[in-house]
Amino acid sequence: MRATHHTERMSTPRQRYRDQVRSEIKQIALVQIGAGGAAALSLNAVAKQLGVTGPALYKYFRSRDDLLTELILEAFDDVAGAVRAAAGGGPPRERLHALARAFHGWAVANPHLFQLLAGTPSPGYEAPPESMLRARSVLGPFLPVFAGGHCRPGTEPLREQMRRWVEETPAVAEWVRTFAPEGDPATALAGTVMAWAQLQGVVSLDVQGQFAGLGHSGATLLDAVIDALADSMGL
Amino acid sequence: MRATHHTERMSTPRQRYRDQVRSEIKQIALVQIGAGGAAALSLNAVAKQLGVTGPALYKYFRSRDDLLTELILEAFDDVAGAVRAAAGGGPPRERLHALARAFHGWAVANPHLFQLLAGTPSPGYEAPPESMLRARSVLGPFLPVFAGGHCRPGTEPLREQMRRWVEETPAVAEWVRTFAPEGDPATALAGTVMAWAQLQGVVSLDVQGQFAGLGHSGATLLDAVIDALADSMGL
DNA sequence: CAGTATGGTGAGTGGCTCTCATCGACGTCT
DNA sequence: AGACGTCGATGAGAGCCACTCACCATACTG
Repeated sequence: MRATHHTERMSTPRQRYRDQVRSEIKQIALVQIGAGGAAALSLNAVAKQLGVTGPALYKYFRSRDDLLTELILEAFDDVAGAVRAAAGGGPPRERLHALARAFHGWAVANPHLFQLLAGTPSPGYEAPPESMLRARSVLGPFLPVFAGGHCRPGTEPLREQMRRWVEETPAVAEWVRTFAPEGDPATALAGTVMAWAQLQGVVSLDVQGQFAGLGHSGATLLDAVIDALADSMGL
Repeated sequence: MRATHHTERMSTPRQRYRDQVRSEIKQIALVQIGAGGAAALSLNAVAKQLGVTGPALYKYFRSRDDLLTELILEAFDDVAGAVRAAAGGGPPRERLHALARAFHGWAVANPHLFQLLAGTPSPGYEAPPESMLRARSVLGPFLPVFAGGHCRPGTEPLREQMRRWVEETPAVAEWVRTFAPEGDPATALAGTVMAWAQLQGVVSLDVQGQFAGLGHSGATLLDAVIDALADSMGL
């Protein structure tokens, strides 16, 4: 039963204290993740740093995975904001580069957060369905950039697949309509998904320091790859 | 049940027994990783399944990370073999597609192994320098495909960066010369690195089931992306 | 056949997530 | 103002984990 169901006040002192502690926990957890990755997040360590014992945290988060999930959703919002802030006017090619650089920049600034979004953090971890929605809001600004493009022959099968996807999934149609009301939805989706894969690839390699010797510049590779995509989509 | 009657080689029975047990451990570990990812690998569980107690494994592997490292190196060899087997003749575009599909196919067949190579398995894990050599042998077959291509203007900065890399790092020059003795090394490297990023991106998304709704066909996306790259490199 | 290197064990350390009963303190309601 | 009840915090503990160490028995080796 709900405790105080006749007083649905937004912020009782208890509630505000609770929110405060929850946010402090998340903040400390973010520092830990930033230092050693998601696997290094220890509730005991967070509790110690917060000045309480371990079990106390379970009053605020049902489990370690719960905390992780909340951080992941916040990270999605964070990167979505960074990408949205880079969405502007101008020629499509420049807009695409700006979006891509925004994503890449966010990822190299928060490498462990990126890995949180990209990789499977825990063995039995299951991403909540919400995360897919958040991912869509990250990719949304890419849609209008490609809405005016066209697919080369080699991209036609992908476009066809996107066409079927948007037909069979109303939520996807809605999503595309929100960000790119004009142009061909299938083309916009094809370009966006390709861009998504490119970003994922370049940023993964960059963040994991895989080309530590290549003159350490993932930005150059990103520009090259995105430029090739822009060519391919006729932007 | 072991037949140690006859010693044919210079390996003593002890040594052969040791190798046998080591290989059994690795095999069980691979099954566990295949079931739950690298984080789910438990030496205790491996020991139990092998019929011994936990500490016994430390006679064969110095630590969990040591075992993991050895599995990673073997996985590199595995995927390198798969890619090498797909290297054939014909037009460069078809050869590129064949290589890319081989890599993608290996990854979707061994998703957890791919994540072992791509992601950072443990918090404090440091990849041994050998892994970079193995990665090069995976990417080697891509080099000759791009050796005959040329870079578009948008790829020139990347090519310039590759040129400097190959100049400053003799091992890289040697690597390129081995796989692509003809053509411009910088161009070959630029194309290969771009292909590497593309593969990493598409396969990451595919393996993690990120587009479970897109008609679940990472192959279509892969083809589209690789085709765009082939266009961009003039194959 | 004696010596010894090697593999295996049990006990133990310190860490982790997470549960549970209990205690105390604080906000809430009468 | 006082009593109530909820919530936060605790210590103890279960059940994992990786890893160390002293010790023992076996089986290869000279």
